[in-house]
Amino acid sequence: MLILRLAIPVVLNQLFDYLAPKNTDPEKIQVGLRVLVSFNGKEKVGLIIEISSETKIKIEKLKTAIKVLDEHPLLSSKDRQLLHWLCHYYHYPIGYVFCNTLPSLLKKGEEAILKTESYFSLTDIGQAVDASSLKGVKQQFFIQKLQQSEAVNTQTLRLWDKSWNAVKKPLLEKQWLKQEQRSFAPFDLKNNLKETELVLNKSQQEAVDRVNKALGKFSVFLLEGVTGSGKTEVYMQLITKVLAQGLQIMVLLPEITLTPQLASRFQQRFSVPMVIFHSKLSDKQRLQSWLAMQTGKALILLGTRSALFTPFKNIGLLILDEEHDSSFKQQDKLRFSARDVAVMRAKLCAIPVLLGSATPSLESLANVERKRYHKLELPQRAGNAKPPELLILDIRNKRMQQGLSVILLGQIKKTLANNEQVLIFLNRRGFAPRLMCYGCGWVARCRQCDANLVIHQQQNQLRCHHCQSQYLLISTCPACQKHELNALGLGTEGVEKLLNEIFPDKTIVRLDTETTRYRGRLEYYLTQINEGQVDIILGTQMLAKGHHFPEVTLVALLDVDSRLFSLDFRSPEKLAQLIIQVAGRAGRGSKLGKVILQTRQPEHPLLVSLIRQGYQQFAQDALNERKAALLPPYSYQALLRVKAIDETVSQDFFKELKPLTEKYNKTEQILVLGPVPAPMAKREGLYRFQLLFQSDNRMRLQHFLGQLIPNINQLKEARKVQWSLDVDPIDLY
DNA sequence: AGCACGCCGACT
DNA sequence: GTCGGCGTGCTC
Repeated sequence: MLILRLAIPVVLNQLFDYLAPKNTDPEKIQVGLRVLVSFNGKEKVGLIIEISSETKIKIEKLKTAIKVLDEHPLLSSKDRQLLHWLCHYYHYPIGYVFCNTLPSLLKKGEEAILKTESYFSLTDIGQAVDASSLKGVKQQFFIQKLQQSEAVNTQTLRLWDKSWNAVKKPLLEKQWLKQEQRSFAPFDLKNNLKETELVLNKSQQEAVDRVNKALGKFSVFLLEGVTGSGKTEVYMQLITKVLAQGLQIMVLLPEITLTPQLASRFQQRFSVPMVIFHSKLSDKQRLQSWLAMQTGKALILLGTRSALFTPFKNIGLLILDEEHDSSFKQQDKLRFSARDVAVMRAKLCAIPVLLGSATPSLESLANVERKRYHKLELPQRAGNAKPPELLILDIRNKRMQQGLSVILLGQIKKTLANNEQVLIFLNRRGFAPRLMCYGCGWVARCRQCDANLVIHQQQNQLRCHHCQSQYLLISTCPACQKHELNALGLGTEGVEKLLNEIFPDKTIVRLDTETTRYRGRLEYYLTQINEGQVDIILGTQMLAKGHHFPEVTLVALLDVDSRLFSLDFRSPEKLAQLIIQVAGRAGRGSKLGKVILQTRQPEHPLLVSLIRQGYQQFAQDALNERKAALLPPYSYQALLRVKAIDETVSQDFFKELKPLTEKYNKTEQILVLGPVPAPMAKREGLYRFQLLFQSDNRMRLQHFLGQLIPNINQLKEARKVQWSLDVDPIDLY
């Protein structure tokens, strides 16, 4: 009896046994193949995880699989090991982990075939033809061009000359030309560079040498390079070394918007096939990228965290840039940390992994301290760029113009007068974050969430930033009917309006999710900025993420105060990273940069230590505090989040859960905190609670979770709530 | 999670 | 009399 043990995408954390389809050659059955089955009355695609000759399932319950969908396994044993580890570590159903990390078309049962196209090259006869003796002008042209190149696809040939289709036929008939099907243009591995490498400075060279020496075995490197220190050049020189060995490379970035920039730099440098993988690609494109890596046809993969599970034929190096960035943590479904999974993947594949950042996460720094990671430092900016000067601007009792102090405006004017660019950072979208009635104190609130509505003046709307709610912008107070509604606080839209009034002859670009929502907008603005057509760049978060603005010499952060008093223990770390990252956008060219932090807390220890002593010292102090308070990375956490239509449903669930946690926590000594309402208790109409588990011993926490989590769905009350587990949560929201 | 089965209230 | 509400059980 040939039993296939399948992962099927359902919430149940178990495998399902099926009989192999009738007349199946046992030789053709392998772990890692997809199988079409009927499951609970519906057709589903499952993945073979085990093959066996016996089963514990009653024979009459056993169904026969409909058909095997693949000839070759989709996943190698190392890929499968990684996914098994994910199931265990994140306590997530095996069927979801195995099936939902596949491209969606494969999950739906689509064929796993890498597309090819026609490539043309000359035969030996064609190579020997004396082109100048040919009468046909077009034939002569194509023969000459082809004699100097490798196989070329139709697109390129048409680009050379539109007449290609007419010329193709006679050349094929004369057997001067041959046609073959390929996925990518041929390339020469020994000479994979198109562009010369830059000369590295001493620390860059040392970084390259150390990682290079470690190729072929597992090790983790933390590349701490100040903004503008030339981390990318280090990556590229290492990629060259790995390519020379014929191995593949995966490069992960936190944001989709950063991929085009790096992709074009890589394309200019390398002549090998490269693919991109992120969630904005079409299903078909994603499948093709996935297959190109899986089959080994492409050598470089550039992507976001969703690219992490792409299988490789032969991987040699994993690079994760901006490793501190919280976008590497998936915040729904399988809540994995791409950084941690990348390290595990490198370990399983016995390759080095390179984590890069100007502002490393405290987790990674703690791992350096524990000697698990090796630190490589790039303390200087590349070329002759100087580090920017950071200044605290005390705005207590200072004259302000809608959130911008007069002193800051003076600095902006001065910079613009020198024909230099200004960058203004404000981490809040919209016109103003609050609409308040001066008559009665009423504030516009969201009906679905515990949050104020944000004024979006251009759209004449009030919007909630935590759900999809939109309301018409009103002018009469609904509580007292007076016309005393006022916009309070600052948003990017409001600052843009103000700047337009103050600097009517200057070009101002606002970069936030609103202005860059449409495809290509961000790229368009970035080009304008880098061509010097923009005077003031104003924006949110996205300014802090790796984009280069070489002409910017003044950076202003308008409001950091709201983040200084957050209850989340990670808040200081996040704020420090943000400040340093935004500051790093200034003075990347030859001119000196200046960074101004507007604050009413000029003596706040975080700001003072960050500015006087820099990120490294700040991080060391922050680590010491975490250690003293026994917080991560010196303890390990898991957060059980629960949401339900009302509070009592959640409370009933926790009541039923309590004896279960106590039962499994008799020996583990896990600290159980809560349940408490989530920081924003009501969101999208649901009431949210959370229960925190913490331990100074990761194994014990894992052991506890391993016993508790599989039993939760057996609770009666579990059906009425939506619950999820977040292992190593990065925010307690 | 889905999906079907099954048992009680308001409707043509 | 039935349509459909969502409580409960099952998925090889």
